[in-house]
Order: sequence, then structure tokens, then C-alpha cells
Amino acid sequence: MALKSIRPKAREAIVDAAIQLLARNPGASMNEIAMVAGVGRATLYRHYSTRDELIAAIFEQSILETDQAVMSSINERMTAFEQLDAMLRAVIPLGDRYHFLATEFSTAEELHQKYQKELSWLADLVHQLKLERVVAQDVPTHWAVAQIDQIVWTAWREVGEGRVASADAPNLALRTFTRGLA
Amino acid sequence: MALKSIRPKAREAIVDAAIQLLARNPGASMNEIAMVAGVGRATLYRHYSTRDELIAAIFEQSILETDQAVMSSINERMTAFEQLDAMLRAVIPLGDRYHFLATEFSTAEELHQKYQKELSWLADLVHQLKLERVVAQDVPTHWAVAQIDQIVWTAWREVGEGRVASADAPNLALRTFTRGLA
DNA sequence: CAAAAACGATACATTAATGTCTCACTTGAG
DNA sequence: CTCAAGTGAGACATTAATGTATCGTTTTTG
Repeated sequence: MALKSIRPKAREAIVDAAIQLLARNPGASMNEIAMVAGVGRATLYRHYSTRDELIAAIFEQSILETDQAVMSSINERMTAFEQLDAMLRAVIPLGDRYHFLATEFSTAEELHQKYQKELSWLADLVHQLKLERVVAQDVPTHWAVAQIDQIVWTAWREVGEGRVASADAPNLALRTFTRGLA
Repeated sequence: MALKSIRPKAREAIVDAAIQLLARNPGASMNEIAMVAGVGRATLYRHYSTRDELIAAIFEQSILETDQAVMSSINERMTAFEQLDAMLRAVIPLGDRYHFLATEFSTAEELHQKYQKELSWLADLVHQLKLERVVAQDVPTHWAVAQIDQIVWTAWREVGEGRVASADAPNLALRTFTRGLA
């Protein structure tokens, strides 16, 4: 088989498969993950010696990737509204990774703190959106943050199911967030 | 113990506990469910001899309760917008039950069809909302349905966490759906 | 009060997933 | 080419959950 890739870093394949599977079904087994990753179960355990360790790695990578995607798509000179727009465009394609952060998985203290940091960034953004009158003052910040979470996840899913074009999703999401469906 | 309730129907307690637990953690064990229901594990199995059977019962009851709650809160003379309003008020307190229908659980054919019926009812409502210009024509119906799902679930959770007063939740949800957060 | 039904507790077999280990094979570096 | 490292396959022990069965007790019903 000339196409057989020459042993690409197994860790990446494992983490990708795990994110993909666990985002849809939190109960996915190590066996399934190994198979989807195209890797022996033993190899999986060589890289991540327990299930918790694997999940922690996924969690960390999810934070890293989404954080990096967001940070490299925004800058200080943008308005909060523009930042929200850029953030949605950057994050929706990573919806599966993003979902890991939203559905509180691991209870490990360190990871939980990193996630809280992400959340507080979002809360800050919402706060600025209020100052720019994009979000009304009387909307609870928690509610707005939760809506962003849900809209990102929904947009990713709808694109994945082929019901919304990937190019349209960020526009639809942004519009839904700010003006609703009217 | 004078307060010890005199053997209320165990089935209700079991189903309630199961809905409550499984909505939050789809992997909850029969043991946990029995304990939360205040019932022996053996008794649980006397009523539902397998886990799948229990889940099917929950699924059915969830459809029944939400359907009944919705149908008894609306009537033909209401506009679609008023129906949406009434539906949110009726369903948000049942958010955990509602979530069962949204997160496709059982793959049993019969149950799946019942759920599809619920979904198509929602799709019809969205269609009428478009005619009433509450929802814009160019919003995909699937997207609108997904938003209703997500908003109901989010509202229930926020109320449960104590971040939103239960009296405010339906207003907030309706407003978010129609006008967004602006 | 007395029989029948439902219950709690507990023991037990079964199953599925986790985690460990070994061995033979493939790949890549020197 | 050779050797070390990484890999796949699979055997194995361990654990946790599922589902079954029994027994003594409590509750309900008639």
C-alpha cells in the first residue's frame, strides 16, 4: 500500500479520534478510540496510560487550540463586536474541541482553573459588548455566555450534519446572537 | 419516623430520579438511580428489568409530559408567537425531561418516531412563526428548531443553578429567541 | 387479623471495560 | 546492515456495572 502513511505521530491521531468520539458520546471506550485512531489498543495505552490521562490531554489541547485560534484572529484595535465575529468564525470549525470545554468533563483542579480562565475571558467580552450596546445591559452575563456556548456548538453540529453551509454558519450564529431569529 | 412517606408509588420515584440523573450524566448507574430514588436496587429491577427498558420508559414519559404540558397551555385561537410564549413557559420547568428528547438516547425505532413527531410539531410552529414574521424567512427551519431546543435547556439549567429566577427565565428565553441579546 | 404483594438487603453469575504484560514484527537512525 | 525504538495483536487480571435469585420483613388488601 503506497498510500499507507509512514507512521505519523500516533499521539495526534489518538487525540483527534478521541475528541471526535467523546464530543458526541462521552462514554466511548478506549477500544473505539483506538480503532478510530487507526492504532492498536496497546499503543494507545503506551501514550496515555489511563483514560483520565487521555481526557486530561484532550482537555488541555482543546483549550490550547481554541485559545490559539481565537487569539490569532483578534487584536486590540477591534471593537468587542468585531472580536465576537472573529471569535465565532475561528471557533465554530473547532466545535468538537470547544464542546469539551463547555461540558465540564474532568474534575481535576488544574484543568478546571484553565477552563474558568476561558470562561472569564468570555465574560469580559460580554461585558464589553454591553458597553458597546451590542448586548443589552439587563441581560445576565452568565446567560449571554451560555448562549455563545450553545450557539457555537449548535452551529458546529448543523454544519456537520450538512444542514448549514460552513460559510454561512458564522453569519447565522452572529446574527442569532445579536438580533435573534427575527 | 412520622414523616416517612408511606410507600408512594415507587415507579414515579424511580422515573423521576432517573430523569434527573441521566439528564445530567448519561452514564449514571442503576445503583445511583436506585439510591436517589430512595429505593433498593432490587426493587428498581422489579419495575424495569433492564436498563434499556427504564430508559425507554423515561423517554416515553418525557414525551408524554412535555406534550401534555404544551397542549394544555395552548389553543387554536393563539397566534404562533403566543403559542411559542406559552410553550416556553410550560416546557422550561420540565427542562430535564425535555433534554431527553433533544439528546437522542435510545435508538429504538418506535421511540424515535414519537420523537420525530414532536420535532415536526416544532418545525410546524417555526413555519407559522415565519408567516407571522416573528422568524425571518431566510432562517433555516432546522436552525430555529435547534435554537429552541438549546434555549429551553439553557434556561432550565440556569434556573437550576440559581443564576436566573424561574419567573424571569421564560421571558429571557423568548426575548433571546426573537430579538437576540441586543 | 391473615394472606398476598411489594420491599430491602444481600449474594451471585455475567458481561464489558480498564489496565498490564509479552512477543513477534516493522520502521527509522546510525 | 544492524540495532533500538515503536507498534500490533492478543492473553490476562481487575474492576465495575448489569441482571438474577433468595430470604426475611413490611405494607397493603380483603
